[in-house]
Amino acid sequence: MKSKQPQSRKRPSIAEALAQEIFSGEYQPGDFVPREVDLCERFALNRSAVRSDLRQLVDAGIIERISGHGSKVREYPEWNILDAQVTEWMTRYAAPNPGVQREILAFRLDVEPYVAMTAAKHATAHDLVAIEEAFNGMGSDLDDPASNRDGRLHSDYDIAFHVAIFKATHNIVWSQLSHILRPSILLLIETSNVSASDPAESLERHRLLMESIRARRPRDAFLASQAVLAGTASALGLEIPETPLGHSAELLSET
Amino acid sequence: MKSKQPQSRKRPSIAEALAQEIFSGEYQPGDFVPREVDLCERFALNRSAVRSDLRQLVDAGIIERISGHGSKVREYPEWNILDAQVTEWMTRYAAPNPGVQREILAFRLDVEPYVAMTAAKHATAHDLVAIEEAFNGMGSDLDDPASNRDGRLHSDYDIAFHVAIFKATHNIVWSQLSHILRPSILLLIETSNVSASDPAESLERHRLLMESIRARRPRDAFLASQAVLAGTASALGLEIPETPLGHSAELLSET
DNA sequence: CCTTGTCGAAATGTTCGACATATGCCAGCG
DNA sequence: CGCTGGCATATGTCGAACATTTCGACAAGG
Repeated sequence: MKSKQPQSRKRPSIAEALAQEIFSGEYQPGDFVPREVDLCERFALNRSAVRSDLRQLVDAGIIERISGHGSKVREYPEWNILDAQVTEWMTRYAAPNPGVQREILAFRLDVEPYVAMTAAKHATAHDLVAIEEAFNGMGSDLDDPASNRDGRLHSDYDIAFHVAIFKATHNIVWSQLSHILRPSILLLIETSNVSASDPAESLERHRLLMESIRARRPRDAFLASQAVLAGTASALGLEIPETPLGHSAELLSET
Repeated sequence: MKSKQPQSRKRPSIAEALAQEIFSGEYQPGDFVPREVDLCERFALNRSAVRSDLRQLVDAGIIERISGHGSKVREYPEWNILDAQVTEWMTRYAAPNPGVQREILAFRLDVEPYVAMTAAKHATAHDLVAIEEAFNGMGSDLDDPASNRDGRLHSDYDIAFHVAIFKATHNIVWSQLSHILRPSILLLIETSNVSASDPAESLERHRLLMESIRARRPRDAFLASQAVLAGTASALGLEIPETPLGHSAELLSET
């Protein structure tokens, strides 16, 4: 029955457990995490394993190891948010601080319309299939927004939709950057669910974006993407003044 | 003559040596690198050290470890180019294949005008100082383009100039993305030196960009950045059709 | 009283050897 | 012919010993 995957790792993964505690705020920047031998005892593992996992956190820029002293949690801006592992943890344990989330969202507001524009130019049939499948998944559980037990939640489809657009640019940088979306989208969905926003409207905006890309209309895709982002972002009170690119929408629509 | 870097690390660093051989094409995607024990013998180190370094390559997405079989070099698109270590190696040992370089350059052409625009809005006095210092460094060795022995080459100042603009956005994503510029800028400089391009003209374009940011003129900064990129990119025969954003320059200038 | 040198505890850094597990090949058996 | 078991090989995991770095205590000397 384990033919699928041995489930990644058999042991609890110290990195995972420590990351959870750090992301949840149990240890804050400047704090020192327990020393190696204590972690060994707590997880019933040897030092090699512990050090191996601690190195993951070092590579992620989350902790800093000081010889003969201990492992200190670094400041949030030092965290390497371009590391896919970090965004993975952010999706699972929420953001370490709201400022980082806000800046990621500002980044999205900057670039996503442009990414949609590029996708509309370069998307292949294969890309369109991926986008459409994700879109269909988003629409299928409109009445059950919480979750369906197919193993994939609504948020999974939402993320897949946006990631598929990034990949449709056929640019390696954009493709690899797409993981930045995950925590941001999850935040938007959770908060949007609280504040009353019309899911049908949101879905319609996504549909317009998809159609623009399918029709190979870069300019429409640009505008449609801005509409998608503006809809969800404004739903949680985030203004768009932070995106200097925003006003170029009018410029584009003028022509 | 190996007094280059007496600090940093004492041992040759297997990861460094292997990366060089992989980046130079000695091992290509699909090939298997020597097994652990052979590397131990070759570098006179124990397996722990070798495995520790091999893990760096795994994290960078460069190699894939197959239990009981060996370590295989992965395909270029799999390489994690958002990892700062990877771009560091690219600057030192050139790009693994030209396609990746071209895509990174396309990415730059896409986003740098926007980054300049955002920088013009958010730059602080401190940021302006960093930009100006880098600019002065670029101009100081105009007649000696190869290198001055202050320890900093012309390319260092060029990179510092563009990176400073990225950091001036005060957005964590843009700031951490700035390392993507390094290999791309080095490639441009090297190739530009071969093809005859006027360094004075390039410097003037950079000056205009800096002045636009200093004057807090986002629109001018957008256009100036496009001019900088177009100047160097066209110098080496790279057309800008890959950047669908290019034409929005005219849109901006219309208003 | 302040400075300075030395020692030692505590933590991380490094190395080594042994054993566990996964994979591919191939001979042996049904 | 096909399956199965074992063997060789390579990576994965582990535990202990030793080296190095850091900080604080403490005492000698100015």
